[in-house]
This record gives sequence, structure tokens and C-alpha cells, in this order.
Amino acid sequence: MPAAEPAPPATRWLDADEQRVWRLYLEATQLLVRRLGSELDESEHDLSMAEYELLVRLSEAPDWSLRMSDLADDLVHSRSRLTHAISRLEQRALVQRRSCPEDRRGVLAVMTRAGFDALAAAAPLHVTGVREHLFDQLSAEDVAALGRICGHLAEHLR
Amino acid sequence: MPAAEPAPPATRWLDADEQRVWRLYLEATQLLVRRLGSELDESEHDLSMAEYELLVRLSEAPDWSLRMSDLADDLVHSRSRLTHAISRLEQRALVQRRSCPEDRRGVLAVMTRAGFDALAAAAPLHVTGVREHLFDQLSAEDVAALGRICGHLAEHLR
DNA sequence: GCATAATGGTTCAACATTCAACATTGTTCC
DNA sequence: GGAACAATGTTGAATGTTGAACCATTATGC
Repeated sequence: MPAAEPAPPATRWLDADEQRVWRLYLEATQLLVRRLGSELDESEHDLSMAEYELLVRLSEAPDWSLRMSDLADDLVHSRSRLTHAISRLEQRALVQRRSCPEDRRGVLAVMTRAGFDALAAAAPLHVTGVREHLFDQLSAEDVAALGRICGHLAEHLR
Repeated sequence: MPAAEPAPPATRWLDADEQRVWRLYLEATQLLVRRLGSELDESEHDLSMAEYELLVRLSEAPDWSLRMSDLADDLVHSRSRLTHAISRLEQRALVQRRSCPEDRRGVLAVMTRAGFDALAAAAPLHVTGVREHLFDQLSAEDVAALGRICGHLAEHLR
């Protein structure tokens, strides 16, 4: 007689409340990024939210430059996605590629002056959106809770 | 003399703490959906997370059927996106289209038995992921807070 | 040293999403 | 009843994303 499969542990289903929270989380997140995205889109600034975030990271880095893979990890993007995104920004002269001195496999993404200007031009609109649609909707306690929660989740998932 | 432009209200920038929360929120969310997506992807179940969510909504609807636009709104997807997604699922016979009796503009998406089976097969894995990566990481208070927070945000954005 | 493995990044093709244009049906209001 | 308008879905093209295969370089083990 063949050995029986070990019984898989019973699934711990979500109760009604957990389902509600999970769906609200997905819905709120989708609505938020869609709203911020369309506000940017309808403006004269020709940046997507992903491009905005990318330029923000570069703007904070020494020499406005970061290794491709660091940037990808920061943004939680695949390597491939970052390659394409940087190529598009490079076409538009908002970013340049430079080879990395220490590691000849490496590539540095360097924001140009034009990149900085584009970021600076879009920043007021975008930040206003984040404030209006996120922080203005929440009490100080809830903002603190959101930080704590996302910190836990990110730490677990990283 | 031409009238001066009214001065735009000064941007209320994010302070360091708000920036931290905002980035953690984006990072945690990306990490979470990426993780859940890849767990589904690596399994034998041939469903993306978006397809899973779509089938879930249908599974809860009377007759396993919903109007296209209701489904799109539920999922916070564009009409076009839903059209394409349903077409792909229809190719795979997991969903069917039927015309809507009351409104001849309308189209009903109806889940098939095969669709239900695919959903049921994938559910234990996916639900286990949501529990493990989300609910198991948070205290009961934080889960409640997350629900409250996302409820506020969604209500404001809807 | 040299073979092997691991890392960094790009490429290509498949796939998914968006946007604008369109066709059809419903609604409003005169 | 008919004209304008709104709502529902679809289409096709452009764009963005993914995952696997790939090349070049660096690290590791013997």
C-alpha cells in the first residue's frame, strides 16, 4: 500500500472582517494611485507617477546618481522594468547613463539638470495631491498607525 | 497694467515623517502584491492576482454574473481593461459573456463552472499568502486601524 | 590560476494596460 | 417624436511590464 500523502494543513480562511479589510486596502490603494496618476497626467508635466518616484530617488542621491540595481530595489521594480524606464527617460534627456568606476558590470543612472527641473515643476502638484488625498483624510494617530503597519509589512517582505 | 496672476497657495510639503509613511506605504504595497502575485505565478494555478480577484467577485454574485461596468467599478479597473481581461478569460472558458436583458447596451460577465473550479483550486494558496504576509504580521489593533484608514481613503476617493 | 558560480544589466518576445475613437442604446427635455 | 446628450462596451494602436535567455564582469573554491 502506497504511503498516504501527508494531509496539507487546513487553510485558514479569512473571516468577514478580514475580507473587508483586505478589499478596502486594495481598493483604497488603487483609487489613490489612479487619482494621483491622473492628476499628474492631466497636468502639463509629462511624468508618470513611477517616473516621478524614480527622479525623486535620484534627486536625493549624491551626485544625483544611483546604481541601477539600487534604484530598482528602492522602487521595488524588476531590473528589466528599470532598464526600460531609464531608457525612456534617457531619450528625453532627463537622465543619463554612466558606467560605474568600481564595478565594470555596473551602470549609474544620473539625473540631468533637465530631469531635476521636470521634477521640481511637477512636485507642487503631486505633493498637494498626496496631502489632500492621503494625509488630510487621516488623523495623526492613523498616520502613525499606517506608518507602523507598513513598516512591519515591508520588513517582513523585504 | 495687466492684472497680476493670483498667487498660487504655497505648497504644503511633506515633513520627514510624512515622507517616510508615504514611501513605506508604497513599498509595502508593491512588495505585498508582488509576493502574492509570484506565489500564484509559480504555482500550477494559471491565474494572475487580478484574474483571481475578478473571479472572486463573480463567485459572490447571484448567478455568478455581473454587469461589466459594475465589475469594473468594484475592481477599480478601466472599462477597457475589463473588456480585455474578460476576453482573455473567455478564451479560456472561465467566463462567458451574455447580453443583459434589461439594458441592451449592457453585457453580463458570467463565470463558468470551469471558472469556479479554477478559483477554488487557487484559493487555498492565495488566502494562505494573504494571511501569512498581511494578517499574521499585524496585531488585531493594527488590522482594525488599517480597515478604518482604508475605509476613509476609499470613501474620499470614490 | 582556473573552473565554476554569482551578480549586474540588457534584450527580446509575450503579455497587459491605457488612451482615443467608435458604435449602440438610453435618457432628457422641448 | 426628435435632437442632443449620457452611458455602456468594444476596438486597435501605442505604451509599459514581465520573465527568460543572454553577455560581461566579478567572486568563490579548489
